[in-house]
Amino acid sequence: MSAEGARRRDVTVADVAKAAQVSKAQAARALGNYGAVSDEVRERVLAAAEALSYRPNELARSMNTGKSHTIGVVVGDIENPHFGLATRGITDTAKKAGYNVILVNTDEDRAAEVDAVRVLLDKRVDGLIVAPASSVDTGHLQEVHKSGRPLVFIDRTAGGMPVETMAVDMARISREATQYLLDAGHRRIAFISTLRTETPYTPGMTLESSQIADRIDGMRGAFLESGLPFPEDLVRLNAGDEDSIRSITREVLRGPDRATAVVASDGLIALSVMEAIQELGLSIPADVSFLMYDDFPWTRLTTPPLTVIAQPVYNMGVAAAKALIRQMEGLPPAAPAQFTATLVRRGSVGPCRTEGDPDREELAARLN
Amino acid sequence: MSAEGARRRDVTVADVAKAAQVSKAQAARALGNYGAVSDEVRERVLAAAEALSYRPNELARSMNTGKSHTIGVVVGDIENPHFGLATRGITDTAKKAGYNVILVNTDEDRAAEVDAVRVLLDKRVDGLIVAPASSVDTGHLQEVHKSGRPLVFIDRTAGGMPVETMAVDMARISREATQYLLDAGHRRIAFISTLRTETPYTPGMTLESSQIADRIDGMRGAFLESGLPFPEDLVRLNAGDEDSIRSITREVLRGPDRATAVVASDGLIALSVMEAIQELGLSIPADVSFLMYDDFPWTRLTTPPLTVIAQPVYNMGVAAAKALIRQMEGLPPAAPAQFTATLVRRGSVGPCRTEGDPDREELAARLN
DNA sequence: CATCGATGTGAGTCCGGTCTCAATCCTAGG
DNA sequence: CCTAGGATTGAGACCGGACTCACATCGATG
Repeated sequence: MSAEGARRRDVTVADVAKAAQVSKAQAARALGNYGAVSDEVRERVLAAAEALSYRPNELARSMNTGKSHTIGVVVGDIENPHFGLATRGITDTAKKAGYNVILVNTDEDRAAEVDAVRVLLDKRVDGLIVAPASSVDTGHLQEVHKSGRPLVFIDRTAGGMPVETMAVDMARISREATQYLLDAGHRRIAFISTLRTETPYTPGMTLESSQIADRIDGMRGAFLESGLPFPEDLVRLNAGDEDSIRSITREVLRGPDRATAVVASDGLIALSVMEAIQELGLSIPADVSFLMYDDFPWTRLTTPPLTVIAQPVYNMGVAAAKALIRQMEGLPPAAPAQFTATLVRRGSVGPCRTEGDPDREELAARLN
Repeated sequence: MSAEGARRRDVTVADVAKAAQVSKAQAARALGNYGAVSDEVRERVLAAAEALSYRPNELARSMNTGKSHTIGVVVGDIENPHFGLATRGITDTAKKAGYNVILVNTDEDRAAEVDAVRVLLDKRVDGLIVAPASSVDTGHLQEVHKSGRPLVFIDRTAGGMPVETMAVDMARISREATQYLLDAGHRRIAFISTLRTETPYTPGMTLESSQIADRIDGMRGAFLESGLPFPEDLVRLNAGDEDSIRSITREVLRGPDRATAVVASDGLIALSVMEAIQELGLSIPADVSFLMYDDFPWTRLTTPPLTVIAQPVYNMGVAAAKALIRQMEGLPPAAPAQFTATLVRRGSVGPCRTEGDPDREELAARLN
């Protein structure tokens, strides 16, 4: 009955109009549900559209409404469940409000991020949610912001830009976690992160990641508060791949002045660190205490279950999307949300093993 | 120096042309790098574009090229690392070829999938990669396919549609895994899946998911081959949320005729199943053997490390994207890829505990 | 010096919608 | 019966690029 369908061109309003015997304008009005259309025409047009199975071309629509109903999301690595969850929060919320999400991965590479932002802007997304790879080098983000396009940061800030940011107060939770370790008697606490830097960590250095900087600050703060020297030599960055994480872990846990507690900067690192610890024949928490950022379901299944810093990642995603949508719709920003990470005490942190310490038992009890 | 920037309209070719004192056509040619343009004009145009920081409007471009350089990806749940990894494979590959990805989550809900496909089509994506929520109800996918738009399935097939599909041979690996359990002496093997069904599992029933159907077939095959009766009562579907997984696990592990081995259909289920097992005070693998689909890094960290069925998920994502790109570029399909899952024997499967069985030691040794 | 093909170039159309504007219809009020 | 004002309707502009077509220009060939 229908055309042979060999050369298939999409059905357009013009086609529908012709079929319904009305002008293109009328058909468009009936279809788009705007302007004045008589019931009779509307019916005829709708019927024709149905018959031809007409579907509007969103590209064309976007072109002259200026709205694409699409938001761009730029993250470091979707493979990391941390971002997976955040992304889920974003897409769930966006979908409810009628927006779609274009997702771009940057591998935490600034050049890739610059590119991603450019591409998304070229595609005329209505807004952007970015987890900035660098909080220092933010020219491209500044431009987005200056251009007036809605923008929200998630997970990290970027160079003090006045942009709504959904992130937890890292310094606070880091200090709390460190204090917890200090209370357990640990003094040599290592911190291992993938953050790429030119040179090894030195105290006043500028770090690209606000998150990591805050975590280290938090640790230092806790040490200082307790009047203890902060073990800078145990802050280890550039823990890129499995091998480097392994060797860093070994280094840190060796020698007379070895670390007695290790803090892993994220779940991915944690895996390799724990493997390295197992390989060294050390046991958690008897020989080394272990703490990681992010609470994933599997952390309850290890032996011992891991003590972690839980972040409300999904909710941060939801909040980021909501904030962006408000911006896109020209509403005033809501009261800034406060996200608090919590220290979930499970079994991987124990009292510091100081050979022959009589207080150990008592400490263990106190830590519960 | 520049305009007040109050009302900001994007810079267009026309603007650039005016600034460079050439016609719009010439400017477009210089910018788009096509047609004939004198060096002098090109230079002037490029300079003007730079000065005005002109960026092409991809929407407009897509409109008359008909290509959006965007592909749509429809999956059940990005939060599940299984899809997280696959998505990563897709986006990595797409990006390399100059395509962007619009990601939509369906929560394994068919209505959501139908909607997602429609929206993506309306946005004129150049192609679609779908993990079909149902292999039965595939009208919307049929239409996509008939309309000639490039389409690739990942992870699952859909009603025998002649569409390139990147998935592992589930029946084969399921049979192998089941055989492994049978060899260990297990006869009561439970299979727990989230798959939603109207009624509890009964032998010949039609399952929405080709994957799950294949897995069950594989199990049955292994039993039959060994001349053993397939324990249909232990096939448990509808393990939706944590609570139902827990109670199903408890049910299955209770009573005189309890299961001695449990197979979890994916990593998310596995978590709850294992917790339920721990709560029951049973230990793996002494009391219950445990096997799960998908190999995630954390499975090596549990005690014991888990025996799993590893699927080349990332590669499937890569292959799906590559296949789609070939289709979109009008190339003939490459030879169909074969993805093989592998049984990774770690420590969660042990000999079946038959009270007072003298062979147990020997079996344990053989399973190593 | 006339001719021809290879550039260069500008005017204008098209993609598929949205939307403005002026013309046409209709109906109630005067 | 005539007319003002709202409801309908069609023609056409427009969004921002890509691309066609007709019209120069120009050096090389005969």
